[in-house]
Amino acid sequence: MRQPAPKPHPTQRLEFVDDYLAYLLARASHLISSEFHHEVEASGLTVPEWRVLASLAGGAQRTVGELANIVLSKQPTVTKLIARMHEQGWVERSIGLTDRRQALVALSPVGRQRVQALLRRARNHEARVLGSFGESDSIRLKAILKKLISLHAPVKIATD
Amino acid sequence: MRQPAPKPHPTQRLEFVDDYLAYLLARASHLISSEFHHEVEASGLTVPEWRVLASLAGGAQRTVGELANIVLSKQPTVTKLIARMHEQGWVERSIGLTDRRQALVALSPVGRQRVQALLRRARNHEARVLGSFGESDSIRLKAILKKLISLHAPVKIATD
DNA sequence: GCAGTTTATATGAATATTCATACAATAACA
DNA sequence: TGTTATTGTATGAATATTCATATAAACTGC
Repeated sequence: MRQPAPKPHPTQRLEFVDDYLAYLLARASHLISSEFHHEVEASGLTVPEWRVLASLAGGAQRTVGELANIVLSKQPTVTKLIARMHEQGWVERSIGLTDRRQALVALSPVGRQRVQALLRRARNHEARVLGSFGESDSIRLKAILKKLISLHAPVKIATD
Repeated sequence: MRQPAPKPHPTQRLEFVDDYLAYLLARASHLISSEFHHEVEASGLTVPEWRVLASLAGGAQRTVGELANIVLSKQPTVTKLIARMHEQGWVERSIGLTDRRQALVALSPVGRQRVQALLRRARNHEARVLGSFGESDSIRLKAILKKLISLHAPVKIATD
């Protein structure tokens, strides 16, 4: 150790990442999510668990593959996650009616109850975030994100 | 297995997550990033490695803690990541001048060279994404994200 | 119906991340 | 100064994620 030292780093330099869309999205996502994740953990759930419960809260059954896509993880990760959640009694599993390979997942009554309070908290948190943000920017942001998502949604190829 | 089946799930239901800001951000971030991550992996880097290199590409030295904040991971993760990258010869380490606990990290010549091509590819990818998106929405999106980030940037408390 | 192919999930081994904590250096202040 | 508290990084154990692959069910074209 002990280099000539590339440069006595300026406190504020304009870095590539500071204007790079992928990074701005990642950072914004991380900031907003991790604020709420304190509440998730306080309620005794992990973040992936919360995501699964939230995505099932509408009452739908979903396959493991669909859930993997929704919670932005790989299928083996979700298989194991669901196994843990099933042990906890938060979700119920059944076999696909038309395709018996599919593992259908749905909320259990316990899971439904568990997610209710968090959904309210999530809505409150979102309201706080957007509130300090102005209505027009709020609406714009969501609209633009939805547009971005639909433009880049994998048609059916999706590796992930 | 074999439940009464909560409901024959509708193909398209309006789920909570479909309009939830934190999720829209996470999904957009994931979509855009993972498109580019194919190029990152093709160049023999992992995603966290790419993030570190990109954040050092401006020439600055950064402490492990700063890097952890930038690449959105925990400090022990980054300590180990930097150790691997140092073994590869992509980064150089030195000891903080004013605070000898700090581990300062900077690009090595090899690392600098390695990141150049990817930076170009990243800019191209971003241009493609934003190109198909319209100029005004592009500008708006970045501006709004920056505003969101600065509004929620941890003052100094940051757990993560 | 039956080989060959594709698709959905599960599983074990390899890898990465994280938590808890240790250690070292600095800061605060009596 | 000499404590005591705080901060930055490292490290080992526990945990989670991922890759590669196995298995089983469903399709495809004869």
